[in-house]
Amino acid sequence: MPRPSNTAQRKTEIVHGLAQVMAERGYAKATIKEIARASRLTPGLVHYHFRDKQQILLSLMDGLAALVRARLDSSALETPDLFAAIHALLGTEEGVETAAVACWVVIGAEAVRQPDVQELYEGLMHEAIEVFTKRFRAATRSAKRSEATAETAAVSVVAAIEGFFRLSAGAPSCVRAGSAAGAVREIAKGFIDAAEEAS
Amino acid sequence: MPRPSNTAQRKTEIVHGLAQVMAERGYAKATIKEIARASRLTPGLVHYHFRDKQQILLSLMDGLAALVRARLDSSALETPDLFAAIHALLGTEEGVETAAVACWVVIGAEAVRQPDVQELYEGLMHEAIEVFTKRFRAATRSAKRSEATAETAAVSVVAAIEGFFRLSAGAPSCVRAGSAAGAVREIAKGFIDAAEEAS
Amino acid sequence: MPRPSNTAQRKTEIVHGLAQVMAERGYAKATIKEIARASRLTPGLVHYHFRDKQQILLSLMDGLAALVRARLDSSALETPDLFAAIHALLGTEEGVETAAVACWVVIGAEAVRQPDVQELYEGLMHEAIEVFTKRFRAATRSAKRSEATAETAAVSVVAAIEGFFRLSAGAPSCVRAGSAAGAVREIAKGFIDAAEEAS
Amino acid sequence: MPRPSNTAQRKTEIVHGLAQVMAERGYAKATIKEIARASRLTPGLVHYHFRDKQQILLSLMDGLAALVRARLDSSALETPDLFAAIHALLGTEEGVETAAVACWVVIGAEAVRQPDVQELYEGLMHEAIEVFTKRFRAATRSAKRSEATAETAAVSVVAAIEGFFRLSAGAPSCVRAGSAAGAVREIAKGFIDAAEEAS
DNA sequence: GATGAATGAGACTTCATTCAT
DNA sequence: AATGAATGAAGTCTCATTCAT
Repeated sequence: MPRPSNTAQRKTEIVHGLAQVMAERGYAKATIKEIARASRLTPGLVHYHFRDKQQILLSLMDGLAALVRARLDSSALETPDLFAAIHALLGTEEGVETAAVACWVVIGAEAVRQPDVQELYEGLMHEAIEVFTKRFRAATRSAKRSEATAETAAVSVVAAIEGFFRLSAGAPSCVRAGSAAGAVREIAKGFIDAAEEAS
Repeated sequence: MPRPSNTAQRKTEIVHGLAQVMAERGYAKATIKEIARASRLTPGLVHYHFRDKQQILLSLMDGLAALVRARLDSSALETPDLFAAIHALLGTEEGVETAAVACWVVIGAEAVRQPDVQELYEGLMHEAIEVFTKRFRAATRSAKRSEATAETAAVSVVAAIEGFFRLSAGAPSCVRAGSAAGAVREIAKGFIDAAEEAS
Repeated sequence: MPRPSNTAQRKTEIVHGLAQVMAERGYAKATIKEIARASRLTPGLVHYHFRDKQQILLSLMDGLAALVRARLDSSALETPDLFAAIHALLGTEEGVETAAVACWVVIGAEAVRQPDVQELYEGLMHEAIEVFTKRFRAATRSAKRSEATAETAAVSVVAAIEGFFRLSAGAPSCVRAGSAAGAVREIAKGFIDAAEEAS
Repeated sequence: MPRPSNTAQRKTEIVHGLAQVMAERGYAKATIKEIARASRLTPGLVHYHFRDKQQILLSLMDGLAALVRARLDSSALETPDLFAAIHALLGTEEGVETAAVACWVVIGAEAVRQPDVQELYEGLMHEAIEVFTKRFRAATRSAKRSEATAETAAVSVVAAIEGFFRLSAGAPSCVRAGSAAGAVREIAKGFIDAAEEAS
C-alpha cells in the first residue's frame, strides 16, 4: 500500500520557500539549499518535486497569477485590491506584505532575461489592463463621456501600481505606509475627470 | 616617465560594459568575463580597476544618478526627460532605450537585497520626488490653489515612471512605444486639476 | 493464503528493461527510474527484486550467456548463429537487433572496469572459443589436415564477430546490413584453407 | 606582460589524464576530479580549458585519430601498425598498451549513445576501411586477381582488429599477448588467397 | 509485493578573485 | 597597466538506495 501522495503539499511548501528567500536575497541568491531550509525539506527533495529551479519560479508565478485573477474578478475600480492580491501570497504574519512585494519586484527583473517568466508576467499585466480598461469604460459610459482614453488610463494605473511596488521594495522611505492605494485612486479619478472634459 | 593614467577612461568602459551585459542577463549572470568582453578588456584588468563586482554596479548607479540629476535640474514638469536621462547612459545606437530601461529595472531588484544599492536608489528617488514636489507646488501656487497634495502627486508621478519602466522591460507589448511620456503627463495634469477643485 | 510469487517474472521484466535502456543510454545513464519505466514497474520495486543496479547487469549477462550457449550447442560452423543468439534477447520487434548489439557493446566496455562483469564476459568468450576450436579441429581433421591453427582460427572468428558488433553499434554506415555473417564465414574458410596448405 | 600561454600543454595534459582514468574506470566514472588528479591540475582549471567533459573526450578522439592516420599513411598491409597507432597514445611506460586499448573500447561504447562521439568514431573507421581497401586492391591487382572482394576484406580486417581490442580489454586471458597481429595478418592473407581463386 | 517520497553523497559546472609574468 | 591562467568555494542537478505505508 503506497503512502498517500503529498506532492501537492510539498510543492506548495517549496514554492512558498522560494518566495520567502527570494524576497530577501533575489532569485540568483535563492539557492536550492536555502529554499530547502526555508521549506524545512532537503535539497534533494526539492529537485524530486521540481525539475529545476526555474520551474519553482514559474510555479510561484502561477500561484500569484491565480490570486491576482481572483481579486480582479471580484473587484470593481477598487484598485487597492490589486495590492491585496499580491500581498496575500505568503499568509498573514507581520511583514508579509513587504516580502510579497519584494518578491514581485524581483520577478519583474527576472522577466527581463527569462523568456518564460516574461511570458507569464506579460500575460498577467495584459489581464490586469484589460480588467481596468473595462472598468474605465463602464465608468465613463455611465456618465455619458468619452471612452477613448480608457486603455491609456488602465495602462497608467497598472504602471502606477507596479511603480509603487518598486518604490515600496527599493525605496521604502519614499512611500508612507498605506498611502499608495489612495494615490492610485487619485490617478484613476484624474483620468475619469479628464475624460469628462473631453466628452 | 610613466604613461599617462587612463584609469578614468577604463572605468567608464567597464561600467558601460556592465550596463550592457546586465540589461540582457541580469546582475548575477553578468560575469566578469562577459563584462570584460563587452568593454573589450580582460578579466584581470576589470579587477585592477574595481575591487569587486559590486563596485562596478555602484559606479554605474553613480553615473546614472548624475545623468538623472542633470535632466531634473533643467527640466520643468516635462516628465519625459526622466526617461531621457536614464536612456542617455549607453550611447545612442538603435535599441539603447530598451537596454537602459532593462538595466534600470534590474538595478531596482538588486536594491531589494543590497543595502548599498538600496541607499543609492532611495537617494535618487528622493531627489526626484523633491524636484517634482517643487514643480507641483509652483504650478498650484501660481494658480492660487492648494499645495497640500504636491508631495503625493510627486510620488505618484515618480511611481508611474518607474512602473512604465517595469512594463517596458518586462511586458513590452503592454506599452505602445512612446506612449508613456504622454500618460505620465496626464497623471500630472490630473493632480493639478484635482488640487484646483480642492482649493 | 499468500499470492503466488511473481518474482521470476518481475526479474525478467527488469532485466529486459535494463537491456532496453542500456542500449540507448549506456550503463551509467540507465537510471533505476528509467529501467523501471521501461519495464513498466516502479523504482522501489526494482530494488525489492535486486539488491543493486549491478545485480541487474549480472543477471542480464547470465541470460545472454544462456542464450549464446544454447545457440553454440546446436550450431556447427554456422557462425551467424552467434549473432542470432545475442540478438534473440529482447524479443522480435523491428530494430531489436540493433538494440541487442548496442547493449552487448556497452557490456563489453563495462567489463573493462567491473571485475564481476569481466569474469562473466571472459567466461563466455572462452566458451565460444572452445566451441569454435572444436569445430575447426573437426573440419581440418576430417580433411586430414593440420589442427595446429584451430585455436588461433577460433579466437580470430570470435574477435571478428565482436568487432562486427562494435562496428554495427558505433559505425553502422561501415557495415552493410546482413553482410557480417558472410564475412565471418569467409574468414573461417580462409583459416581452413590455410590449414590445408599447411598440412 | 602576460605570462606565456601554456594552454596547448595544459590541454594535452588534461586529455592525457582523461585517457588514463577512462581506461580503468570508464567514461562515466572518469570524474573531473579524477581527471584533474591524474593530470596534476585542479578541477577548476580543467573547466577553464575545456567547456565540458565531452569536449575532453572529443579532443582525445581527435588525438587518437591523428595518430591512427599517421600510421595508416605510412603502413602498407602491415596491420600491426594499426595497433601501434592506438597504443602510442599515452607514452611508452609499461602497461600502456593495455590502457590505450581499454580506453578505445570504452570510447566505442560511448559512440553508441553520444552522436558527436559516434561521428568521429565512424569517420575514423571509414578512413581505416578505405586505406585497407586500397591495400587489398593493390595486392590483388598486382597478382592479376579480382578486386571485387577488397572492401569486404577491408571491413573484415578492421572488424577483427576492433574485436581483438575488445577481447584484449575485456577478456585478456583469451588472447595470448602479441598474437593478435599475426592472426589479423592471417585473415588478410585468407582474403587475398580467396580472391586468387575467384579470378 | 508494491508504491513513490525521501535522503545524501557526489557529479558537473560556474565564477569572483588572485597572481605570476 | 595588462594578461589570462589558476584557484577554490559554491551552486545546480542526478541518482542509487532506503523507507513508511
